[in-house]
This record gives sequence, structure tokens and C-alpha cells, in this order.
Amino acid sequence: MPKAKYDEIYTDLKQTIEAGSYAYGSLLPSENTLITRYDCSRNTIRRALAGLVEDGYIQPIHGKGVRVIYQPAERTSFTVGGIESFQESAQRNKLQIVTKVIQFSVIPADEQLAKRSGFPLGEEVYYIQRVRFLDGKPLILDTNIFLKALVPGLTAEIAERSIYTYIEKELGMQIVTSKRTITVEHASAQDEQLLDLEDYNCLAVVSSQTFNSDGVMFEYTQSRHQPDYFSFHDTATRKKG
Amino acid sequence: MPKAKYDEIYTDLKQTIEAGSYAYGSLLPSENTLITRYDCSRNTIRRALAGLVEDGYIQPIHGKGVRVIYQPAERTSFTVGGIESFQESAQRNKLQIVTKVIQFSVIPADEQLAKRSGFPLGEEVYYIQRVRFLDGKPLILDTNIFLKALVPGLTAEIAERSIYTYIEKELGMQIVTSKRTITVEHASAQDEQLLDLEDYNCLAVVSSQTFNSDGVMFEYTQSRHQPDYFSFHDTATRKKG
DNA sequence: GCCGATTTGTCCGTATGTATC
DNA sequence: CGATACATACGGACAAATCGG
Repeated sequence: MPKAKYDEIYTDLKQTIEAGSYAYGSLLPSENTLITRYDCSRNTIRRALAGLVEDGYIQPIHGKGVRVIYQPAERTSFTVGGIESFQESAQRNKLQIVTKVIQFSVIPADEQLAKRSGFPLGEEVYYIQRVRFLDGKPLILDTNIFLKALVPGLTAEIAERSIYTYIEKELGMQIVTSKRTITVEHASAQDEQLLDLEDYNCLAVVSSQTFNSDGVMFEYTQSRHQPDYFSFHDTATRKKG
Repeated sequence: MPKAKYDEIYTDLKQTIEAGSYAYGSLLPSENTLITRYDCSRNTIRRALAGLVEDGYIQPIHGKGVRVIYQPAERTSFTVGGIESFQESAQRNKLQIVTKVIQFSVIPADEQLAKRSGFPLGEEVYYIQRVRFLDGKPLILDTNIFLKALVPGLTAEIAERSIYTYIEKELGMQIVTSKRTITVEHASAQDEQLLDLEDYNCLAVVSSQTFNSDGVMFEYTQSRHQPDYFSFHDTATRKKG
């Protein structure tokens, strides 16, 4: 529900760019034009544009205009060798992601866990391991660790479906910030046992800390991906200074 | 040279947080306090804070305050298993990164290259392959493709040192936006021949497009990393809508 | 090279809304 | 309910970069 005006403008411009109305390499209408078009202040327009800069859709050029640098997916094979992300592939092929719970327990955070996750030592946490299947193939091994105090009432049945739906819809907690680290690691015995690694001897590993709207970290997750179904996109803009 | 006021405040707050003056989990001084402290307007403070939000340093809580969610490197082993990035490791150990040029040529972009890089078909480009050594070990295979029209005068000697220094200092061109994709791929025969992969049969691959201050893409690069020396950090904040 | 028009970049002050306590 | 704190939005002013005449 984008109720904020800058957010509506942001979404509208984004969709317009994606629709191809502003071609790659061309200039957007000037800020003054957009101000009259959207009937708002300059700050509001600039805020909407800032969002598109973050997304890697546009790049403002001082004194000149705002260049569109968004490229539709077909034109760039940034989907290297036809690789798509797990979600993309699942959505495109309309395949259900099947989840199997391997472990579900409540434990206090020991020293190793506290160090790895950032949770306080001794805090009670849910320790959950799940395997994600796509098209019948086991491709992702998730290890989720939730602060029990902030995510009460979790069950293996919920973990079988969607923990995030439960957290957001049932508990009404919002996920705001997520810090992630991507590494590539050797496949462990457990990886080989649970996943279909084919001839890979390593995996893409995404470790993440998740914070709620109160700024409290309530989750630490490690996702171990079979390489074929992993791809991560990012846009960086240089900071001055 | 941070001449902008919001950037100075941003940098000052960042350093203050890194120094530990505002502890993880605590609240920052209120915006009004910061306004008087830095003698500036509310917009300027909010802009500085926005930068810290992007960096994953803070998270504002409506009606309550701004929570510090920055954790010093020691407290979280997000440097999983002691892994650091190539640059971090090189800097910390004060090791020189040695670069060896494998290939240096000028070619027109063929169809495959055009599709992979996003360059126009037929454009003349520099095609450069380099191996990066750290502590004597060959760990990264870089393939750089530069638009010849925008990066004139490139030589193998420059590639042996730093292409970016040449681009920024000599040509005076600024790198502004960088779009990256991270995947994990099987090691090719060339990877195995040129790099010290030990027993890994795959690598971390970073593909990136780089845009200058004119919003024109002038570089496409693929970096193939030996897994031990690859780690990528990222902070995401949920957008509304 | 200069000048003026256009366009983006920075900064300020103010008002109002909304969430927390 | 009131005080505090963050969120959104408006309008204005000046600086800096670009471009055309």
C-alpha cells in the first residue's frame, strides 16, 4: 500500500521505465517537468528519483538531466548462461517450492552460535533446518535461528509452510533490515547427504541477520544453495569523499 | 573531499558509531539534538541519517528514536570462518597484489560478447585478461572489457598496474554506478590452468557493468574468485508498497 | 570566451501527520 | 491527553554544471 506520494511517483516512474517508455540511454523529463506532471514539490520528485538511483534504474547528470540505465532482462545476459534465481525459476515455471523440515528444536545459544549469529549468549532460540525442493530436486539447505522471545509459538508445521507469513501475518512483526554475507564454501557431509549437488563440491552460502521494526535482530539464517540455482544482483553507487 | 554538509555529518556520525560511542542496540540522539549539535536544518540531518540506513548502521523507529544496529567486526563472525575479502586481506597483511596480464587485445564486440556485456554489436573494445596473485598464489582471474572510444590509450603496461588509477587520474573519468551479479560456476579448463583452486571445482563469479558520470557504460568485467578469498556483504531495507 | 537559460545539487525554514511513551 | 520523535510534504534560495548562441 504505497500511500506516500513520493512512493507512488517512484512506483509509477519505475513501471514506466520497465515498460520501455524511457529507453536505455535516454534522458528522463526534467525535474520541473515532473513537478508539474505529478503536481508536487521538488523535494518529493527528488526523493522518488533517489529510489530509482538506488535500484540502478537511473543516473542523474549534473546540469544535464537524468539518464536511464535500466536494461530489460532480455537485452543483457546478466542471467549468465540462462541461470535464474530460485524464486524466478519457481515463479516462471509455476512450480511449487516444497519444504521439508529436517530439524526443529529449542536450545540456548552456545558460544559458537552466539559468535556466528550475533545473538546474546544463553538466549533461547529456535533451531530449524529445512531442505527446499524445486521440481523434486533438493537444492537449498536453510538453517534458521529465531529468538524465541520474539517469535513465540513457532511449530514444525509452520516451518513446513512459510515462517515469514506466520511472522508477518500472525505475529504482526515487520521485517525491516537484512544484513547479508555471501561466500562460497566446501560442501559438508550434510550438504552432500541432503542436497542434489551433482558434481559440485561447493555451494553458495548466504548468511543473514534480520531486524524487525523495533531495530532488534530476531533471526539469523544460513542458506546453502546448489550453485546452479543461485544468482545475486546488486547495484552500487559511488559515495563522495 | 566531503564538502557537502550532509556528507560531513554522515561521515562524522559513521566514525562515531564505529568508534563505539553509540553502542549496538542503543538509540542515537534525537534529530532535534543533532540539529543543534551540527547547526543545520532538519533535512540535512535526515539526509545524513539516510546514508547510515543504507549502510546498515542504523534503523529509525517511528516515534521512538534511531537504533544503532552496527556491530563491530569482532562481535559478529560475519567474516565467516575467518574469511576476508581479497582487498581486506591484502591490506591487513600489507601484501602487494601482483597482477599478470594474460591477454591484451582490441576486438570488435561479437554477438556473444554484445549479449553478455550489453555493449553495442561491433563496437571496438579492449579485451583484457589478468591474473591476480596474493602472497604468490594466483587467486583471481579478471576479464575486463572496455569501450575503446571511452578509454583510449590503454596499454598492457597500464593493465599490469592499475587500470582504474589510469581511468580516474589520467583520463579524469569518474566511476559512478556499478551493477553486479554474483554466481557460482564450474571451474573451466582455463580457471584450473591459471588459478590455484586447490580441491575446489567451482568459483565465485562477479559480473559487473560500470557506468561513468555521463551515465554511459564503459566497462564490463567478470571476476572469477578462488572461493577461499571471496566474501560479499550487503544490507537491504524493505521498501514499502 | 562570455553570457544566459536550463538542469541538477545543496540547504534552509515551516507545517502537518503519525507513532511512541 | 500531552510531549517527544520520526515521516511526509511544500516552497524558496543559491550554487554548480551543461549547453547553445
